[in-house]
Amino acid sequence: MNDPALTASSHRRIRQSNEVAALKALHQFGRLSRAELARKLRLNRSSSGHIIASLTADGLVREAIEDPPELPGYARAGRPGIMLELVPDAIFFLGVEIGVEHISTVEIDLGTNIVSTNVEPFDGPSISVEAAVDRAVSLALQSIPASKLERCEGIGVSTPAQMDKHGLIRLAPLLGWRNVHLADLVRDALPLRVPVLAENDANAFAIGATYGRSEAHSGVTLFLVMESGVGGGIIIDGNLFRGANGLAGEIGHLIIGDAPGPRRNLEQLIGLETIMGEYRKTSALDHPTFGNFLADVQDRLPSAVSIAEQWAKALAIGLVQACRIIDADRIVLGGSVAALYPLMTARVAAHIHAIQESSFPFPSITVNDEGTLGSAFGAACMLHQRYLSLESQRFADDTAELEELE
Amino acid sequence: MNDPALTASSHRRIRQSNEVAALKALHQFGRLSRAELARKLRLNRSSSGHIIASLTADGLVREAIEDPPELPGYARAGRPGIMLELVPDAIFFLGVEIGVEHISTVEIDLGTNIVSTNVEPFDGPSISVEAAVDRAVSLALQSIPASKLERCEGIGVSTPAQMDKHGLIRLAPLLGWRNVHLADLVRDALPLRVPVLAENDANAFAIGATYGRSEAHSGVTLFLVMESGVGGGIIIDGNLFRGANGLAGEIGHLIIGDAPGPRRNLEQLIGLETIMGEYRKTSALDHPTFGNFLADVQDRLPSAVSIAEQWAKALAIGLVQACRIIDADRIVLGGSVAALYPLMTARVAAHIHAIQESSFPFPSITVNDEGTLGSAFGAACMLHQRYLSLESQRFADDTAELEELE
DNA sequence: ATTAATATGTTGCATAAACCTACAAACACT
DNA sequence: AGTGTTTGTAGGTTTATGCAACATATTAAT
Repeated sequence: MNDPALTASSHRRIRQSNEVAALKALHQFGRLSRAELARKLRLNRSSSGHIIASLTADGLVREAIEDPPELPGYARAGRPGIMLELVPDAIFFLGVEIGVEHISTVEIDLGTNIVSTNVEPFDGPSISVEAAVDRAVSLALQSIPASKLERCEGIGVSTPAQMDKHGLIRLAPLLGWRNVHLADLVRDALPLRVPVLAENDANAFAIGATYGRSEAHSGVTLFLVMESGVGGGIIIDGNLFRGANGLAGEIGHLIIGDAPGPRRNLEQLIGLETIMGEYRKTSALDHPTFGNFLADVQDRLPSAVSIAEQWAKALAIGLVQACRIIDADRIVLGGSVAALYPLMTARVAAHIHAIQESSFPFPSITVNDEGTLGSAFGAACMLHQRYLSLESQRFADDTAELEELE
Repeated sequence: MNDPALTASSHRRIRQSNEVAALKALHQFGRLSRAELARKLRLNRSSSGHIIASLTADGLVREAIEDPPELPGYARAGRPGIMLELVPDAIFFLGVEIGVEHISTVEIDLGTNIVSTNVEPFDGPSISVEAAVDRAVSLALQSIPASKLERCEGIGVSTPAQMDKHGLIRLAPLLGWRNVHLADLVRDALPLRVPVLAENDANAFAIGATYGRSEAHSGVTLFLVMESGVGGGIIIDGNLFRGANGLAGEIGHLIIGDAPGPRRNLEQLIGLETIMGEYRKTSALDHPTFGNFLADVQDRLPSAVSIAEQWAKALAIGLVQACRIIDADRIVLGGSVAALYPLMTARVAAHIHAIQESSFPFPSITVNDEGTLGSAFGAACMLHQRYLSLESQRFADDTAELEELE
């Protein structure tokens, strides 16, 4: 691109920008009247009406069927407004996660509601990229009737890989892929022409966990996904921060300690493998599960508690280090290992207090309890977000020769 | 604020946005004709002409006096354009650094050229905030004739402190200040009503070192200022990233190592105090200076080299940790200790290679050689940047009752 | 029950600013 | 001198917003 944030706005772009703002507001607040919308957008009521008329004609917005009184007992004077809402099934988006052990797909509607999901076991390392993409695409499309296909407005793919913002994978160590253009492969495998985005799975998870939630719209949120691997993503004011190479938030590779011997990174200290490796040494069970471990910690079994204590300390160090750099005010833990955190909240807090200088603020830490679909859902949200922006396909009519400006 | 990035664009705002874009382009590229500007801004030539007419009437832009042929020997066909340029002395901005040992002030013009500077010794810890602000303001204004004052369009203040984006200092350990509203104090001490911004000194330094430079306009740059203390700032796509509490990039407080005993942070490993403390133990001189140390390193004096080697290793660890979180593609070292880096480039690179996994990209590391005025200059740049944005005072006419919408 | 007050949605008109087309001007090249 | 090319400007068109007015729907008060 030539000059970021330096391009001017023309006539049509005003309307586009305002339509986008209206859609965003309706998505964020659920239901608004024309007058409320006008206030939120600092527009004239009349302009608001025009914009809504336009969006209604496009089938994206409708007047909500009369609800029972919104908040009984609380009524303002004056003519009540006609509530407007997005038409959920006007369009839909698909999200696909190509994981190491499974492929999941999610279909979301314009209201970011999950419409349907599919999960399929999968042996990533043994399968080529092309085959994986084929299976992912057919799984995503299998429950979509052909008549509905044209209402698809985008598909997002997430996978554990380092990739740039165009979807070119530099390296996917867990899958054995290198230098493949995932987004292009998906585009080619699709029977339709829709926008395709690819993103690192942890980043996608982070988007999915914050997207649409009004709580997370400002501030800095650090998202940590702890499974066998430990990934991370950073959300700044509601937008994903990718860094220069899409590696921002890769907190699993922080170096912890400089004791002699092999250097250890955070992933090797708080990942599922490590916990279970230690736990197996002490458990009486033949094939102990992570659930067994959690139960033992809850029962204050000393051997388990000791493992958890090590985990809490390493986690605390990692979080403090990260906050010194990005100054997050909110940390969200995800992945199956996150279930350990509620049992260790006080210990983690104690470690953080012990480590960091007292003048630094203490970020809030919460656990994300969404299932394993988070990453696929986030990938779908990326396209929802794109649709509700000026890059939306809706506005692509004559800007075809735009990319040759270097 | 109500809804960030959700407010709509009206008619006037388009023009404002385009005027701002034109000013930015002229600042970035120096000289442009109306036609070139139209291409850069993706505007019609005629619109470009209107906008320039507007800006010329405001006295901000003028047609450049005919230069000798730009690039002799290279001429395109067609009528040559009339070059336009910013009128440098149309307005000016002031930057003030309230340091621990000195106060510096800088005056810059619309072209971000330094017009004048002042430096004064100062004993920060012994002086109250109010007195410090008074001295800083009078120093900044002392060389400005009264007739010129009304052309001042903003003052920036930088100081070593944790502060929020409104200029409220939470804590300034080196100066002994706590919970004072620096920006408000400066506003009150001024005999004029202009925008006032306050910022952490390392952040201001980072802005000053990247502002206007077209190289740094995209990507992620980590800026490190190494003096007695070690501060840092992060620039993302040309804009300062403050984090949730203005502490982003405070890399000096990273924890290095987890050896038993007192925990050490990066500042304690690579700061000037530590280097000189170690150096004093081995130097034959009575009062060795940092310059002596550099000379000894250059001469390969084993004791000095050993200190430098420790420094290089700690620096490498700190940089790698930071890059795992923010994925910077460019690192700039500043402050007096940065002079050590050119002597240790290879060692630092070797340590980085040893520490980080090979799949991660290697950021470029450069040294910023600007003098000690960087922080004051950066503070002034913040107001230049603000003037060249939609928050500019130029557009504040009737939006007085805007802040009560909460 | 009637009236006043208030907020909403809609309509017609004014306005602003961008776009398009055309044209004169200024240069390079033949 | 003539042609081709690019620039700056002027006049007219388009589009979307703002403004003011009005009918409408509801609550509160008399």
